[in-house]
Amino acid sequence: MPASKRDQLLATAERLFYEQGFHATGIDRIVAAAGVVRMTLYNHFASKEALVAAVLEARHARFIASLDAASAAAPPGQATQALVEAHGRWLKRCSRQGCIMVKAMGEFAEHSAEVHALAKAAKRDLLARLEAAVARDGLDHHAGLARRLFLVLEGSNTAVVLLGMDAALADTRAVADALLAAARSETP
Amino acid sequence: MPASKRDQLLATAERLFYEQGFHATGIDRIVAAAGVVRMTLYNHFASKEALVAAVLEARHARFIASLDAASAAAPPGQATQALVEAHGRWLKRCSRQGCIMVKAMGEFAEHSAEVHALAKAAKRDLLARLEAAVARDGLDHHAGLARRLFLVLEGSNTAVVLLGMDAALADTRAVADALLAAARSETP
DNA sequence: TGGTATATATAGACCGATCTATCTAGATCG
DNA sequence: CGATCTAGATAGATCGGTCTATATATACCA
Repeated sequence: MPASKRDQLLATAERLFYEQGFHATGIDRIVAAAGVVRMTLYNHFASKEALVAAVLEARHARFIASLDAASAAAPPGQATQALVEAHGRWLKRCSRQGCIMVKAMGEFAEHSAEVHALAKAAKRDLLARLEAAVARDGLDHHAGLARRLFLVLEGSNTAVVLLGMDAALADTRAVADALLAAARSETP
Repeated sequence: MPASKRDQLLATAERLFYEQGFHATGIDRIVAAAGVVRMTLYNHFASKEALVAAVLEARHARFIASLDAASAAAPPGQATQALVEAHGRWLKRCSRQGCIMVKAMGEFAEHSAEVHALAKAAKRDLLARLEAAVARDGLDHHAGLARRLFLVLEGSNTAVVLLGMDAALADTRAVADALLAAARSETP
């Protein structure tokens, strides 16, 4: 069965927004690429801003689901590493040109409080996952470890573009491992 | 003496591009905010794209100058830390809402090869500075250290927005220190 | 000192293209 | 029947960019 028009619009808009930018991508290009007429878009989404929000929400839901699956399947004491690995797989599969939430925050900071808040909330969700994993691994005595890992994962978003996928992922893993090793050796 | 019209335009455009985004900021708003007439802009810059490029070049020159000053003034063996600190001061002074080069790469990846290459070159300049400092500090036996520090500094660009300035800078310093300590302890 | 070239800025009309968004009327299909 | 989609016209605003004509200031030279 073919995807619904709404899903076609979401997928197409996500791709175009991600590759070309939000403001630089017009409604007409989205509907043309989705093989749909303009009114169909406005039938499903109240405005371009609402479409942007829906795109970000759907993408973030997929991202969080893959993180949660990875950390749930992780052996005891390795939830944090599993998150780092899952983040790397996400970059490889869906995010080779930088983080779409970062792009959205840059373009909508003074343009749409809703979109900006949504992107920020997505980042807070990632941080919360790291905090939960660190706690589950018994490392939460080391205050700020989750925040530091978060910083590293954010760095890897950009590093992918500038160092290439493989080098960026290897460096990310190396830095994360160093932080984890230091945290583990502090309170054995 | 007042700044030249060209400098007023550069400063105003930099602020608006950074705060509002590149595509979302129209020529009319820039000239109005700069207190200048439209033709004055096109007298100094061939196009909006050329203005964007000039803004990025000027900003990057200031950034690199402050990095080079810091690393030149650093005591022997501490050039790398000096770079990390200088990067932090730059964030505090000029980059509280994310890195303008990252934003430019996001908006111009498929829109202007010139702007995209310029932003990418700026990042490579930072990486080159880190590599030089690591070598000067006698740590270049540790392959990839500069790249890992680069990844951390990229992370701090985004972390500033999401964790706040002080927490982000403290975390950045902590991660960088951990990497440097590990590198130093490997080959004493 | 007076006069003039040159460069720079102003004011504002103007262009075609594109933008988001709306409306109506007909087609398709469960 | 009712919901969804198509087709296409339309709206008004804004976009980047060009044009002409006028004004101002500085620099050079007689």
